[in-house]
Amino acid sequence: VVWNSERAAKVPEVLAMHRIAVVAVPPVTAFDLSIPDLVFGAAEVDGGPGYQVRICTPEPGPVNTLGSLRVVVPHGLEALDGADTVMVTGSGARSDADPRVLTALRAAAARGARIASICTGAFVLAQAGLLDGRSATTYWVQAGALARRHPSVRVRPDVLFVEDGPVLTSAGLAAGIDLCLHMIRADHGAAVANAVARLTVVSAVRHGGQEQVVGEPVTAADGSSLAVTRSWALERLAEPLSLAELAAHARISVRTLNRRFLAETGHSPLQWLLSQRVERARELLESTTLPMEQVAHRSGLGGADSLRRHLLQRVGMTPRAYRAAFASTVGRADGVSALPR
DNA sequence: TATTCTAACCGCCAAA
DNA sequence: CTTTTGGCGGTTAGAA
Repeated sequence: VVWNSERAAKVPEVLAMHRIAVVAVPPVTAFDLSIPDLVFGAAEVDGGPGYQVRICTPEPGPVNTLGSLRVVVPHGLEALDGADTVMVTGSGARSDADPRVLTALRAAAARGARIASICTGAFVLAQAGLLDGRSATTYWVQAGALARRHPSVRVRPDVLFVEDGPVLTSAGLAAGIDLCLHMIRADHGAAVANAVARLTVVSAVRHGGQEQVVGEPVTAADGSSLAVTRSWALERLAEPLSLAELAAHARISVRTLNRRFLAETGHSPLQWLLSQRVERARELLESTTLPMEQVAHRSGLGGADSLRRHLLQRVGMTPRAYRAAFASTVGRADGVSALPR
């Protein structure tokens, strides 16, 4: 497998591209490298937002891999110069990352670049000191090791990915896809992210708070999970939902509901509900031209007032500004937006 | 933006 | 004895 930059070469220089440097830390899997290349690459089709992905490593050329594929990495660490986003791929939970990589990462972070990791790439970020005092996650099997080796890192083993300021970390390989989609979403809105998800055959955008180990059949069987109740709640987001109603559905007390929600999602019931409602509102803002009052109503946020407050708090934008920034130009008022097939 | 009112949250503790 | 649950009540976040 040869990672080439032919695609990037075709794009006119005038287009201000978002430059992404993917740092391969040997031994690496071809999968780790292909995820950002695939996901961000998909965003370019049909004149979409431009991402220039460059795979790099201290010693360009053939690189030691964990799988059976032979990987040739084209760029050296100079690819990090001026990169807007730097992603580190998984390389096993080694404690002796290449010092050149660490130096380059620190420089990029100091410059204000967005830093991300897939899988065990978090170990490299931790060694560079970029995770100190931050929340982070990694491949769940290695989460304990990360916490032990780097006590100043707040390790969250139960989520798909964590965004802490400019530093984003993701769990296992598949979660890396979710993280890439999340960044596209942050850069260009949910409509674009959804389109990319479709192109890369990822059915839906899972967001960071979702549990890492899905295991619905298992957890549903022993009845010890609120997964059923959560999906039940998602279907009636637009209606008022009280803790008492949720508890009744789960057949437990309100007190236990609170506890279990916190344990399973990392958020209190209302916080979780509000995030879900804000997500719904974002979709509506992007894909429809419904008046704010309607958007708020359909997403379960009482009124335009409430919508404004929560969007501002969680996304940092007012509804109007958000719609102006992210509304799909091909969106239709009936809520069905025309995305690439 | 300020004010009021209510539901949610969470520590504590006893019971299962 | 340990773990989990549910009720009570003070404090606080969110809705109106």
